[in-house]
This record gives sequence, C-alpha cells and structure tokens, in this order.
Amino acid sequence: MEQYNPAKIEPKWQKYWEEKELYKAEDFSKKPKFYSLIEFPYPSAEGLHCGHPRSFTAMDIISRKRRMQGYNVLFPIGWDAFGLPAENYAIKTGTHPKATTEKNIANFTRQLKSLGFSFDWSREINTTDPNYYKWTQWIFLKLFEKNLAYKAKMDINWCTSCNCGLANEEVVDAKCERCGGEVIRKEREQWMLKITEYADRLILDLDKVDYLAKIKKQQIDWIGKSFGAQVVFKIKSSTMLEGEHMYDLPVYTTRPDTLFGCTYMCVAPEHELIEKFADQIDNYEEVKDYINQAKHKSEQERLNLEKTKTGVELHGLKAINPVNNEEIPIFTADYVLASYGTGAIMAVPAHDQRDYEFAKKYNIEVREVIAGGEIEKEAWEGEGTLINSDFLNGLNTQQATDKIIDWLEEKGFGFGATNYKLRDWVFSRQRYWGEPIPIIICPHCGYVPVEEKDLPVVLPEIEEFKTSETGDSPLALIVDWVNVPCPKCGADAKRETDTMPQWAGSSWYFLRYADPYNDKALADLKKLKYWTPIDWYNGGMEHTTLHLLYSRFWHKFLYDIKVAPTPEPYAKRTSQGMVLGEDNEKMSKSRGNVVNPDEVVKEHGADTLRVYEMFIGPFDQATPWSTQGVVGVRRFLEKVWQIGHNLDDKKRGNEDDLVFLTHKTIKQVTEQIETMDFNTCVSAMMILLKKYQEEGCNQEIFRLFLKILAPFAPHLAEELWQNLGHKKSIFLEPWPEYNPELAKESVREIPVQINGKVRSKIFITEDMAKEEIKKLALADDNVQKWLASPGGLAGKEIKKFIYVKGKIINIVI
RNA sequence: GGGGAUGUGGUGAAAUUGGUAGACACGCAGGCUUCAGGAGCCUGUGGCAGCAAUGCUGUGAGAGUUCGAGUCUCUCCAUCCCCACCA
Repeated sequence: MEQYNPAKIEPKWQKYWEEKELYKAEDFSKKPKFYSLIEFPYPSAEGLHCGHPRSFTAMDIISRKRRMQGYNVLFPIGWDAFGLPAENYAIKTGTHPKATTEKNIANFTRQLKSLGFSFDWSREINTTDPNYYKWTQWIFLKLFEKNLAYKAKMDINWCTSCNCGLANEEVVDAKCERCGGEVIRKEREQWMLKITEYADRLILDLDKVDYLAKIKKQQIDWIGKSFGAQVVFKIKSSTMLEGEHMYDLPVYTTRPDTLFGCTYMCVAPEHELIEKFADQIDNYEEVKDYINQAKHKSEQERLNLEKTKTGVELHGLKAINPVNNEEIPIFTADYVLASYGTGAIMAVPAHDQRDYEFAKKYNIEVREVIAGGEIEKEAWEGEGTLINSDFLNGLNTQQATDKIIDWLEEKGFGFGATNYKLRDWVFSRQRYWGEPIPIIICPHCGYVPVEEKDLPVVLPEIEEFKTSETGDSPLALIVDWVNVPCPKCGADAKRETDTMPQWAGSSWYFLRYADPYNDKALADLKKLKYWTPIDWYNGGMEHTTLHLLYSRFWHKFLYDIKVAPTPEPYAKRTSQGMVLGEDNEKMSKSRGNVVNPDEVVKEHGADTLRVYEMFIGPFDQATPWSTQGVVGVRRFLEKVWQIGHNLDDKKRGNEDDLVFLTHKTIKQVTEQIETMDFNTCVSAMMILLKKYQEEGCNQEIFRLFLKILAPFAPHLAEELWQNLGHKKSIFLEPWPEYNPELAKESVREIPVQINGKVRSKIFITEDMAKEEIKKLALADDNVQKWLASPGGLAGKEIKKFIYVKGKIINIVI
C-alpha cells in the first residue's frame, strides 16, 4: 500500500474536477437552485491568511453537500480589487496598482485552487475590470438621477496619512480604519449617498431575512432610530424690539415630556446661529476662541475629556421656552454634535445626566419635572409622574409625551419626529485606484452625468500616484483626461476627479455572478430571477455596519428601479469567528504570529488544513491556531487512508453495531452541517473511524462514510472512492440518507441514580415498559448494595421511582 | 456610559437543550518498535484518598427552584469584543 501523500493526490483531483467542470453552475437548470456566497477577498500582497479558509471551507462544505443533495449550486468567486494598499505601494515604488493587483490575484488564485474549493471559476469577477466597473458607475448615475447622490460641502473625516476622505463607518477610535493614520475634521465638497432615505426600510425588512440575531441587532442599533419631537424655540437678542422677527431654533428631543424642565439651550460650535448673530453676541471673541479650541481638539482628546463638559454662554441672546415663555440662556458646547438632530438641544439638567453635569458646572437651575429620582445627586432619566409642569402635572411619561406633542402641533411650536443616528454615506475618495465618479462639472449646467453610452469612464494611465497637495485625487493632474466638453451644452468642462470608495464595487457584486459577461445590463433580469436572492451568505462580523448595510441599501435601490428582482439581497447571513494566532492574539504581521496556509498545505495537505479549520472550535467563536492540533487531524486522515485500503467484503457478527453507528453519524453530520456545528461533525467522524479501526470495515459501509467525509476532505474522499472502482466523481453521488430505524439503538445502557447520584448502569431495550425496567433496576447488584448498605440507607423506603424514557433512572429513598 | 458575548482539565473544547460532566483532539506520563531522532502503535490522564474495587469532590463565586442544574431564576465577580457626549 502506498503512503498517504496529499502532495500527490490533491493536485491530481483538482485538475480532474476542473476538467470535468464539476462545479459549474447552470443557468435555468430544472434542479432547485442554491446560491451560496462568501465575501470575495481583497487580493492583498500578503496572500491568504488562515482566516480566509475558515469561512471558505464552511461554505464549500455546504455547497458540496447541496450539490450531492441535488441542487444546482452557484458558489462563485471574485476579487474586490480596488483599494488603498495597492495604491500606497504604487506611491512608494511606482509600480502601477493594476500590475500589483494582477500579480496578487494570480497568487490568490493559486492558493485558493490548492485548497480545493469548489468555486465556479467560469464566473470569476474583478471590480477593477472596466467591464465590471462600467456597471458600478451606471448604478451611481441611476442614484444621481433619482437624487440619491448629491454633492455637499461638509465637514468630513479626513485621514491625514491617506490624504483622503473617509465615511463615518471607516473611522475607528479617531483613526483611519485602513491605515491607522490620524483622522481630523476637514471641510470639503463631497459626493454623498442618501442612505438615510432607506433607513426605515433597512430596519423593517430585517423581518424578511434570516440573519443571526446579533447581526440584526447591530444593524438596528447602527441605524439608531429614535422617537421624539422637534420643538421650536424663538431666539431673542437684547437689541431686538418687542415683536421684531425672531430667529427660530429647532431642537430634537426624545423627551418632550420634560419640556417644562428646560433651563438652558445649547448649540454645537458649528451651528449657524453663532455666525448669524455674531454682532449681537456680547462676548463674541470669547465664543470664537472656544470654537477654535474645540476645532483643534483632536478626537482623541475629546474622548478623554468625555466626563468634563465645557462651553460658553452666548451673552446677549436668549431663547424662549414655548410652553411657559421663560427666557433661558443659550450656550455653545462641544458635547452637542452638529451632525445629529438639528445640532442644537434643549437642556433639561434634572433629567439628562450630561445636562446635569453641565448645569452644575455653570450654576444653572436644575428643575425637577419628573418625580421619582434624587436630583440632588444625579439626573433622573427614568419615567415617572409629571410635576412642576402646569397642564402636564399628574400625567405619566407616556401620557405627557402624547399630550405635549399634540399641544406643540396645535400651537405650531413643533411636531412629533423621528431621528436616526445613521448619516448619509460619504462617497468621495481623493484617490486614484477606484472607480471614477462619472460626472462632468460644467460651469453652466452644474453636475452633468456622463452619458450611458460613454461608460465606462476608464481610469487613465498615470505615473505619479501621490495625492496632490490640495488634497485632490492624482487624477486632477491628468489634464487631457480632466478637460472635456459638457455633454449638455458643449462648453469647456471638467471631469469629477473623486473616485468611489472600495465599498462601491462590493455593494452589488453578488448580482454580477448571475451573469458576469453581460454588456447590456449589470445582469440579465431573468437570470437574476432564477438565482437571487442569495440563499446563504457567510462573512465577518466586522462588515455588519459597512458592507452588509451598504449592499442592502444598493440592492433595495436596484429593486426600486426594477433592476433587481427581490427587496433583500441575502436570505440568510451567518458569521465566522476569527482564527487567532497561537498566542491567542489577532494574527498580524507586526506580532509575527501569522500562519501561512501554503506552509500547512505543503506539510500536511489541503484536506488536513480544511478539516482542522473546521475542528478548531465552535464556528462562530474566535479560536487560537495550534500547530500541534493540526497533527491530530493529519493522523485522522492517515487512518482514513489506511482503512480505505484495507476494506473487505465480509459480513461480521457485530455488523449491526457498525451500521448503527454509521447511520447515527450520517444523521449527525447531515444536521450539524446545517447548524454550522462543524467541530462536532469532525469529532463524530473520528469516533466512527475508530470503530472501523477496531472492528474492520467493509466496502458498503465505508462508501457511506466517504460520502459524508467528502465535503470536508474532498481530495482524500475522491481518491479512496475511485480506488474502490467507481468511474465517476464522488461528488456526483447522492448525499446518503440515514435510515431512522438503523440510527436507533436497540439496546442501550442507562444510568441508575440513587438520590441523584449515579450508582449503577443497566441495559434496556427500546420497547421495555417502565415496570419491567423498575424490576430490572431494583434487582441490580449495585442498587441492592446501596439500598441495603450500612451507609445509613438501610431499610429506607423507596419514595419515588423516576424513569425518563431511554435516558435515566433515579430512585429516591 | 450603552450593547453583545464568554467563564467547564495543563490546552482547544463536548454535553442529545433539565438527565452518566469532561466526548473528540492536543499535550503529558509509562510501555512497545527503532542504531538514533522523528513517525507509528498500546495503556493511563479533572482533583483528593486508596495497590485496587471504590469513595468523596468538581463546570468563576454565592443563594434558589427541582427527584435531578454546566444548562433555569436571582445576586455578585472576572474577561473579551463592538459602539460610544446620538439629546
């Protein structure tokens, strides 16, 4: 018998599967369809890390199983290939990102193929291919056409290291999510996408899909819908005459019931009120100073100073509380965010902890209007009965809220309102390596879309990749490319030089897989109707508020314009845990704890890597890598190889046992692949194999085993299968059905407890009656011993006899 | 501050969802094989006591419900992740 040599058999079968086109998805097949998806990788220079195969193997197992179960499976692969690392590398070395990307894709392809994933490579896509990004640009134009893309001057997050604008979602701890560079606020004209318009539907339609609960919750929290009221306060300056028109300052509050407790107002330092009333603010210089300070405070400082609130009163201005016409002071403070609500708040120190702290510091009245707290100590943010509130007195929070909203609406001082934490999506990037935004800026016509027939707007070839000093994209320097006639009026105009963020290409890629070569549409609607929605999408938790939300937004938009057939892209979403380094830390180059899958394949083979990644721990939990642990899986596969070469045709006396355990394992593996309990699937197969090792195994039974092993260790299973004389791939075999009769144990050993402690074990059969079992249990030697033992139990009566069918006996004495 | 998760041997972890705690695997110890190293095979392996059968004890801590709790309830403690001045 030959040695088990993965290096020899694995490439052989990979080639075989490719030649037989075993994993090719068929459009409009009569079989039921199954669309399984992994997050397409960014082809980095480092190549695959050991986190990739965890998700990929899981979905590969599910896809292979589905094929064997008779489904027409689409399990595609592609490249999310725009992005900063290739561009930064270009800045450093002058190598064109296109060249870097091609090279990296070649490496990734080699690696993925070496792991034996059953991707349909004929549908491979690449976001940097002009034939692909033509449609990314097309979608942008449609968004523009429907007023969902707009350009706005605003303070954005600016990465000082990338020289580039970032979305809120890309800023982590005041640092750039990608490069870790410092992020400051900077005012710029930016393209924005109105994701907020879809906020409600993005929440509501979560009911239509099967996502892990924590994923749904995280999305809902991120969108952050809240209910309350908008209340308008009139602003009055000391120089104003009675009856002169006053400025209206609207605020948003979730607690309109506390309106009588409002003792001051506060606006964000960026609020327009300050500039508007500059000449009426007596201490304008002081205010200006404060604003400047706030602006230069880095985000990091702001976080550290979280507890100490600062602000300045706007002397000379007063606000008028509409419910009681009281004049109250106005402050500006940086604890009020310009970008949430209206950028201004009504402060109720007695019932909001932040306002409470601020009021204490600046000696502002704390007026209790909700009973139930101890406002000498801290703000009472709970509910309660209204006091000191005129016509609201005696009501509870809910009643008071309803009543005050009615009152505000009636008097024209405000209305019930909802608000979201979700902001519109900053869509501009001042970089080269992204999809050019297909807009032409004309001095006469404004923003003019590139005509559809002129798509794609192809990235021009350039040699200098650095962002310009003004912070514009390197594209701004390519005069030939930038200067174009306006499509509308023909006047001299300029192209938009901002490019799209990396999230653009990944926001619709799953649709392209249905029809990757279409040059008339992003994908043929009939094909989309056949393939979508995606039946099962597995990916990282870190994409929940980024890619997952963005792509749902785009998909809903495409649904609205009748380009996509379903309101939701993904019917089911699951998430894998991270593979940590051996030191239990996140794998990273700097820590030097990165495990390269190439080395594992070289040493033990792809099947070992695959099975190990599934065996390593619960799929949804982070687990450290263990080089030692890999060996255990290798030994298991070695044993499979041994037994696979030592089969016979003998029937044995203990045949029943073997058949029973085999069917039990088929049942377990069949069910637990669906629940992603891969680790226990592997352990069940190990137990079964041990049984074969002890008892010997015949071909008929082993064939069943090979079929359930095949999705996990495809190369080994295929080798042993065809060794048995089969002429066709094991993956063309039907998935084994377990026989429920055979998966049932006929005789089983159950524990006998006395007063809750296991004292003996007896054998019973399925059909025994309780009385019969009781007799058997009481007759048992050990039980007798305990009943009559000198341990003090002697002569005690049996109070209770509990028998849980097929599980346990407990005798209470 | 808010949210989510987790706590079981030396390690990664199982536990049919209230029914034999520690399956499976790593590691370790002893043995066989080998010139040696490695690999392989066999045996043992939560702790304490005992040559042993066995007994006691044991799932972060404490209480409760139950014939029976790793699992349910309450009160603490610890760790990790995400979000974070969202009015």
